[in-house]
Amino acid sequence: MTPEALQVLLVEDEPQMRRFLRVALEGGGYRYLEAASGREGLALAVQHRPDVILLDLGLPDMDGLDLMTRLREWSRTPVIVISARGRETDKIGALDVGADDYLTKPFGTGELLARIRVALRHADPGAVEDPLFTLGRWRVDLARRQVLVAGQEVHLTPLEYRLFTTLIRHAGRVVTHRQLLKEVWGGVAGAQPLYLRVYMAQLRHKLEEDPSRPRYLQTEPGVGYRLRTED
Amino acid sequence: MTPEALQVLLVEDEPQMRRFLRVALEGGGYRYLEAASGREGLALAVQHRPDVILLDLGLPDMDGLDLMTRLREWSRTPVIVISARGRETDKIGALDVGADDYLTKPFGTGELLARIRVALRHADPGAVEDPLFTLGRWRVDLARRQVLVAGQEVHLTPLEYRLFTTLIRHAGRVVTHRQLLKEVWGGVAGAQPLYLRVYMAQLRHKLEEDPSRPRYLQTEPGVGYRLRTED
DNA sequence: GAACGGCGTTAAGAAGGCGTTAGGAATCCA
DNA sequence: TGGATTCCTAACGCCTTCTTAACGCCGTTC
Repeated sequence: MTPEALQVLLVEDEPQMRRFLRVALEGGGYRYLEAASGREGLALAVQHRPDVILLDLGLPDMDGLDLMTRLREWSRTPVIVISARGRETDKIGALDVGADDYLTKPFGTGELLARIRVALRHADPGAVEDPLFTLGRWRVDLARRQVLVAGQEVHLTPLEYRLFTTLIRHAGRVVTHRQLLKEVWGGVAGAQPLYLRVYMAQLRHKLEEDPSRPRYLQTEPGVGYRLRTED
Repeated sequence: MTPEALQVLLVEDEPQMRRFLRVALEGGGYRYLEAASGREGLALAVQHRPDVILLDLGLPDMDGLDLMTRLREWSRTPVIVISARGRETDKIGALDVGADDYLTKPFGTGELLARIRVALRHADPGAVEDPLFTLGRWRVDLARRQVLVAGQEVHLTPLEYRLFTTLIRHAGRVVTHRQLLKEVWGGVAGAQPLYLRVYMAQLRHKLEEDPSRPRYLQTEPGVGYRLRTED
């Protein structure tokens, strides 16, 4: 196996399925990497940056869709879902949170390999996988969930981090109160604009040089907030 | 249906299937284009440059794989194959000559639409630039909710912004007092023409070079206001 | 030439949105 | 089970924004 061989990460808890796929993938000329749980899968994705990810939705420790969402926060690596669930809503849900294909068990190895080739074809050739967002003295490593301000690591709570990355994802444009509440608090009933005020204040204190005169985390009165990018 | 709606080309010889898919696609908000033969399909693809192509492999006049090959000589438009043939070799063949996905009949419309969304997502990873409205030294990015005058960002309050964008939307044409009040103040009782005078003055101060002699934000006495476009 | 109506301008009060702080509840981890 | 972290909630004061009124300018009309 040459070191240039493309690498496939398989996230699957059933040992039998892992064995089967390992043979198929190595037979197809790919380097092979496996994880038996969602947590391990995410870690390996961060560590090895595989070229394709095969993901079983029925994992023991976390929901497959959550894993997709977490992954898509920083990576556009093609994901092919392989699942025993053939219900249409499962497929739609997975595809809409960022999966690139959905294969229902059982399937043939030939088709799997062909769909992997399609996924590789789609992978943005020019785009160097760069999960780094930088702005002023800030450096955010989306893959490691690490935020540095002037080289110093700053700890953000889960909600602070989600609010921050939501603004990053829409950098430069206004994000409305409604949209922020939906994306950060997940459409939970009772999410109030008051939350945003509190958490924006906390973010400013942790990230801005002069929290009372924010340079990047800007308020758009009556509308929402915006992460200002300099141009 | 807005003229910006994405367009789907369906190449399918069975009338019954065409009817079914037409309903599904138009229900999904796409513009719809159909061809009953491979020859016609290629011609329409050249002519209309659809955003996605749905291709049935079982065509009367030419083999679906040949069509794929011919198409890929000049176009990378995403192609989703829909076929009654579920044999693995068919799938592999289609995917390897350039198809982006392969759906076996019968399938649900929800899944089809989800796979179309995936195909569209793949189509342009190169970020699309925001549509800009420019006029003189003004540059308005509606998506970012940002207004630049001579390169300098200018802050507008919610009402100012709504008034301004309403005029932009009808650029060049007169917008009556009544219409402006309705679109900006939302039909709230008590909205007076006085409001317009106040807010037009504020807009002129923020945007015009000589607010007392406005170049673009013009008054149409007794009727309304107009955003003058030059030419 | 004086009265009138439409418009622009300015300013001030009112209303609502926003930032800030802190304390208690809930959750997580050891 | 205990401690620490994180989240929710309320209270308060400030600041932006909206509304409203007053006044001056200009052109038209009688």
